[in-house]
Amino acid sequence: MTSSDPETDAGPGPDFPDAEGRGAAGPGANLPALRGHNAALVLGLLRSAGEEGVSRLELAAHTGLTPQAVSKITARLRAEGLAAEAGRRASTGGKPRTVLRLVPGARHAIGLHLDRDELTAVLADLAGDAVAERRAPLAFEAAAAQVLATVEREVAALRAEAGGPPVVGAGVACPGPLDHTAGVLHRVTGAPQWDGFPLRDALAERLGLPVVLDKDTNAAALGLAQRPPDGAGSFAYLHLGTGLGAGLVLGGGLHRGPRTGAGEFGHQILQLDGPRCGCGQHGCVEALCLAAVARGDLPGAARVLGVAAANLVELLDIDRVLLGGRTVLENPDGFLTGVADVLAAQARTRGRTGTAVPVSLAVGGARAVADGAAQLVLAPLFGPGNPGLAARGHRPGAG
Amino acid sequence: MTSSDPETDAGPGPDFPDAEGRGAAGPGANLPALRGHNAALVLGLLRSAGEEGVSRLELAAHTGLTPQAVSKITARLRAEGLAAEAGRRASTGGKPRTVLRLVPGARHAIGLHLDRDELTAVLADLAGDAVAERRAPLAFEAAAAQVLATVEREVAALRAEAGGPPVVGAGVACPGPLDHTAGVLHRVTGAPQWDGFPLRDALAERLGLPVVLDKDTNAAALGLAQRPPDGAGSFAYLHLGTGLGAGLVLGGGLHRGPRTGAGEFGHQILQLDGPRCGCGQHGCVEALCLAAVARGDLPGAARVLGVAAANLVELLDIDRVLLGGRTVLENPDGFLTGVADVLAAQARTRGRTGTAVPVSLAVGGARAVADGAAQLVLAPLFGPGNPGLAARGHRPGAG
DNA sequence: TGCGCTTTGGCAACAGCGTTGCGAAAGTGG
DNA sequence: CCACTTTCGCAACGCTGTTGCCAAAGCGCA
Repeated sequence: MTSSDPETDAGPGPDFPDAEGRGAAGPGANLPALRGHNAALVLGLLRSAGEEGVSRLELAAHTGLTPQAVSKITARLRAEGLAAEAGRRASTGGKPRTVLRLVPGARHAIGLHLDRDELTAVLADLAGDAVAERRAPLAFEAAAAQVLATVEREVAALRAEAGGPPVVGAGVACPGPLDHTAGVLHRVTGAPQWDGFPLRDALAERLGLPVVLDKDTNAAALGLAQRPPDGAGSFAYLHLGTGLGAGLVLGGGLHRGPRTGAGEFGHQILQLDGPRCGCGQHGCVEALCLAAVARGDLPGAARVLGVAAANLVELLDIDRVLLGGRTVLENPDGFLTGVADVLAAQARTRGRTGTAVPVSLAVGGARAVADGAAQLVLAPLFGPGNPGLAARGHRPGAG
Repeated sequence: MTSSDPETDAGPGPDFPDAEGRGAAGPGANLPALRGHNAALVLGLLRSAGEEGVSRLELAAHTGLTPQAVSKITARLRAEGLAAEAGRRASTGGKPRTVLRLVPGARHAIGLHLDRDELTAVLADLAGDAVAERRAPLAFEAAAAQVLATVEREVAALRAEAGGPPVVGAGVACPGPLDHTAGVLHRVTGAPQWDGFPLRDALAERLGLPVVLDKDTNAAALGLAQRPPDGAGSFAYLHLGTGLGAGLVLGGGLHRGPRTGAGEFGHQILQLDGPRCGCGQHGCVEALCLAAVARGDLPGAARVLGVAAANLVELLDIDRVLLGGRTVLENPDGFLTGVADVLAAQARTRGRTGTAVPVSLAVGGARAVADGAAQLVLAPLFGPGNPGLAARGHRPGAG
């Protein structure tokens, strides 16, 4: 569990299947854990409130805690500089409520997007807004040492540029496949030397920061989850670029799967005995969709994507579908209406006329993945229901 | 929220999108909650240990709590009759460890399976084992009052039969669609009078017990999750009877979706422009699969099911696929090998030779759904990661 | 202007949680 | 028989959110 403890678990007695299988038997909670839980909960509500702020009593009502407890918690948060009083609400007959707000600049987080040919690095504040950004060409196929050096240089430049508040960690988003639990890359197509490379720990050591590693689509989905289009508790982010992938947010949390394999959306088979796909199977969405794009049949491509999205909606009962990626952005309206049409037709066959799952374009543009990567380390600060992983490497709570 | 508190939430200030959208902002935790959390955690480990038992120090190691804390917690559990000492382990040089075991008979739970033509009711102990069972014909299409009366009568007979320990609640499994959050049925095909009926609250009042309502496939999946074939943190239960449905257990928890709509597996489209399905779409798995069965093409049916399962494995990164349902059980080997073949082929195309996701038959037989229904109320007793819903209606902790 | 009323929010005392310190109990091995 | 190891509970402790109480701050009516 801790940094220097292999946890051999070789003691006598039964072997608990849940030791690693599922949520690792959920850690037992003590008072510090309880304190952290509530503090994170309050921080999460402060973030949701944004500029508008929240009063102590509203926090109490939403957390279920006593007003007194909220007072104590917010006092600690203010002492740490994470929250501040900001004006007061109109009175409702008595003393007016004091409005509390998150102080976004109190901490920073680094988001890194390692793409095949480019590195995007952002420094984000607690609200998730980027306060600085850098881009650099990157040869992802090159030697690992060179990539690490580039990252280290850019991060140093970023921190020098914006300086100031403590940095809580760095989130790293890569093309898959990889293992977010171990922080290790797997066989990235076209870059065999990365197979098995412990990127998370290597970067944690070089940066002197806690690091979290995840797939690029997962990071993008996590970033989108922080800016709910209208309150997205469950949604799917479908990314159609040179390939097709997905990030799944279920019940407010990112679903990664035990091997970080979830969201492999491109090779869903949509046409039994369909055309052969590069992956060796037949009738994959990705192959069907990209083939349609290649021959200029955009409505056809959108329809294929829509059917796959409809399958996903049906299977997982999600609230919303978000589209992104280069190919989508070349013709956003075409894809949006095409997918929406399929989902509307699906809703009709289910007797839910007028309540089709909405489709929209993922906001954020080219920086979406890097912004989401920063959320990999920011999200855990804002409480449960907020996904993310306990960052590994160096001391947590750095700074 | 509570029975006598409308909680209008009409105060000034921002409207939190997470108030209901996602995990309801996660409740704030106080000391009783902490105590309950840890007690449930320990109970869960005791259940996992089964007959073999666990020592206090092993519990401490697995929870991360201090041995002293475990001693206090287990002392409380023993005082409540939920746990007991049962022998001791061999010494490793000092005082031998005392083995603790769950006392399964300390509490009971009722599991109800309301099928179209039959009611199955079980009384299960804490280990999930049925101590009593009753079956009765049921006209699910009949008037609600008649169905409720039948349920009440059977439950009373069941409790009279096995008597004894307090009953913690009743889990009710129905064919969908329904809303497990509100405990309300939706338009069940062939039984329009149930649409909008608050079955959970009606039963809670008549039985005088907390009641949890869920779909039959979800209950079955939950039941299977308690008896891990080898430690299933994530799996899909595919039920092929007169229709095709699924129950999804992701990361140890049942994934229901915000509208209890998850697991609608039958109408995944697998063949664009395929044969028309009764649902109005084309190329649904259910239609393809059942058509193959009807014409005696079992390998074909198994292959179709296998492809759909492979899509699911790919999308969600699950550990295991379990098959059940009348149609499968008529030819288990055929379906098992057929599905396994497709998954093996998929694993090969992904370069994971020899590590295909295993397929097996869901155990439990005709009583599986009723057993799982009991788990709807039992699972929450055993800690987080254990899904289930806070039962509504009457006092929780009844008895 | 003055007073009562309502609402907010902090100080102090409190009950209860897991933790720490220490000693009794119960074995093994020389 | 004694030294040693390991298990496990009692007692004191620090820290959590809670409760009781009171000051502060505004509204509204006389």
